[in-house]
Amino acid sequence: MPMPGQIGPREREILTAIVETYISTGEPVGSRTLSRQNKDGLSPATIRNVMADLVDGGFLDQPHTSAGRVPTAQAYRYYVDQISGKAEVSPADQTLIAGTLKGTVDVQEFLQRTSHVLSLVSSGVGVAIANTGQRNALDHVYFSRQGEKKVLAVVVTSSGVVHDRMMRLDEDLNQTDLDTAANYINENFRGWTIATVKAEIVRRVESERSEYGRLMKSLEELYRSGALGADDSARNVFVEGVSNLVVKEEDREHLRDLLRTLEEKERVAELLAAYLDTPQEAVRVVIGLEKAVPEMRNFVLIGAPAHVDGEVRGSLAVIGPTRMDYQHTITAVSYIAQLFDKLLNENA
Amino acid sequence: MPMPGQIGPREREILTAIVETYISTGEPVGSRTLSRQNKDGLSPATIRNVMADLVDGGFLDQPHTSAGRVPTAQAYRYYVDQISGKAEVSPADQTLIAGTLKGTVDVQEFLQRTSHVLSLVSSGVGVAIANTGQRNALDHVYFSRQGEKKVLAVVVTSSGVVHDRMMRLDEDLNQTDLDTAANYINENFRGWTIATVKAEIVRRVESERSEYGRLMKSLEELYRSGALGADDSARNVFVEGVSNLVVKEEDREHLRDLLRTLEEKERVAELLAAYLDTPQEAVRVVIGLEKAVPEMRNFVLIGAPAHVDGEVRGSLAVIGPTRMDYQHTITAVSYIAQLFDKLLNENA
DNA sequence: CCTTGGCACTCTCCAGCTGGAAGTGCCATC
DNA sequence: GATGGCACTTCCAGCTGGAGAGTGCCAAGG
Repeated sequence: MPMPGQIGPREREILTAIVETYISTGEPVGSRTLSRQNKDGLSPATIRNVMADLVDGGFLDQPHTSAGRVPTAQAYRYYVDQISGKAEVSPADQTLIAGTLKGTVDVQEFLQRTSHVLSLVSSGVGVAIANTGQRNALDHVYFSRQGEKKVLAVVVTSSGVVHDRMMRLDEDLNQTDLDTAANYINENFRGWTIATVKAEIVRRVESERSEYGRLMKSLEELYRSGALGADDSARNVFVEGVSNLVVKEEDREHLRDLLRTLEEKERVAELLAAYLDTPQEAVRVVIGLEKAVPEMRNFVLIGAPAHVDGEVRGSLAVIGPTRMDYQHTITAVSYIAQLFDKLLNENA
Repeated sequence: MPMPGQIGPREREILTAIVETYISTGEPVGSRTLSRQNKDGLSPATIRNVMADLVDGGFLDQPHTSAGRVPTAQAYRYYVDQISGKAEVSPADQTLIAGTLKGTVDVQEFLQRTSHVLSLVSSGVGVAIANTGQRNALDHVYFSRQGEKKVLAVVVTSSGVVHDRMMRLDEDLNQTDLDTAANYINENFRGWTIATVKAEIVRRVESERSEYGRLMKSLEELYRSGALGADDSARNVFVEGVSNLVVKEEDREHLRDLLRTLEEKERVAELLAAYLDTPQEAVRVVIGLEKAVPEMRNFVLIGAPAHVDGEVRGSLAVIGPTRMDYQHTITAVSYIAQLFDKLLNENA
């Protein structure tokens, strides 16, 4: 309904006031309350008129005829767009964040601390993930024989992520074989993405079987046992602060589903991928989260991807209730995302 | 109060019935209910007499004068002692557990899957930890130069646990220096505990400074940057199934504290250490958990340590409400503990 | 035309009351 | 020692009425 004056300064001011009041109190906002806190002493009646318009425009809801108004998803969307880019990260947050992340070079540790600090500053759930496997470039590998048919594979990627994996082989290989294989891979494939390396190994094993018998046999064996980039996704997803979800209201059933979902690292990774796998640098605020995860109705995702050479290599986000301090959280996420980007590019 | 007949067969039967009924319903148990389900058709009045005795003995509580009876911690203790060792792990559980853990050789992966499967079979929180650092024996280390003043250290212990750690040095070392240092450590200290290795390095650096200048300098540098056994404890604590704690009853405040505690991996590790650092093999059932962690009143720990050569190297446990299926959980924990022991000793 | 005060109306929330259900303790009896 | 009976206690669900908050609409004023 395109009503005239809907986005006028008066409406914006009132809508903003309603959203902010609702965020801080959690109670439906009435015209009287609003009139009292509003500097330009408008009377409750006037405000009621505006509020009626906003209801028509889809910005407000009424739980029942005689309760105050509650912001809709559309209102939050509008609110967030209004305030975005308005503030700097507070000195207190800056100190906290810098202090927590200082000295971390290891990406996994950075992710863990990031998820922690995100949950602290936002009072929501902090999530940090690194994209693994497919698009990561290989730096080098080690193989180390740990016993009969048992091999430890350590894969280091160019972004500094270390994957280690203990494997059991179908056939035994001695340390010399392993070193030869590792050298071969390191010399031939450094800088390739893991996925390409895997494909190329398969190709070469096929085509050169007769020539390099022993080496190729080792490679095949190692490949088959999953030495390269097995599914480590769960290890690179860090979720902290779920206890922040326990607030009053919200029924138990719902809360349990939510916690269960957050325990499934793969689903969290998917969620972030769905919204943050973009070439843009900006912080994204996703408000209708129930489209992706039904149990997350009334939740919001505030996140940002981190890039290396324009490719998404990781992402971090806060998942919290719609009633959250957007300003504060957005600036914090943005700040940490910059640090993350810097760390990745430094290591690259 | 040493009343005669308190532990007679009649009392035991009734107490057991009360505990089991309470576990399954969660409601205070009344004499009438009990009389109806009890095969030896005792009348409610008789049962009331026995119940009065059990209250005197400290086994039962009454929320208020006219509610049924509720088991005390002492009753659970008695109940658990009665049933312990009575059952085998069910075929269904055995299949589930074996299926989940099959093929894991890597200890971290084993721990993660263990905590997961524990939470599944018990409907509680599954916890699995490996003791790291101090008492772990060194198998070997790698150092790998990742850039200026940046080194990746990989420490493999005799139990198969891999610690990797990216570090920033104060002074740059080239790869040759690093290899020399790694070789030195591997040749001299294989089989020593990490703590001893660290102490010995400090000692040798002090006493032999003049002789091996370059090598010792590298070692000192690596030692100072924390290349060996930095505090990785959080990475070796796996907690899953917290969503199972969200059941009705229990106020939010309490629930939040509980979740928060379980998110602090160090505290979880301490809790397990406090109760499971024993040379015994048996499964332990700890009922008064609020002594160690106040917010865990009404919770129970069912856990077992895993040993290598009589030393505790890890532990696993279920943390759940007092109202849980003890029989089931105890047998499952015991079964998995055996697998864990086997894995550790195989790797040793 | 926008703003404002007034007023009747709606809906929720809470306190207080009530009847019924569940359970107990005790006593007399078998 | 076990049982049936009975009076007593306590909790709980459901109902009720009044207070409070907020609305919609209308008529009057700038």
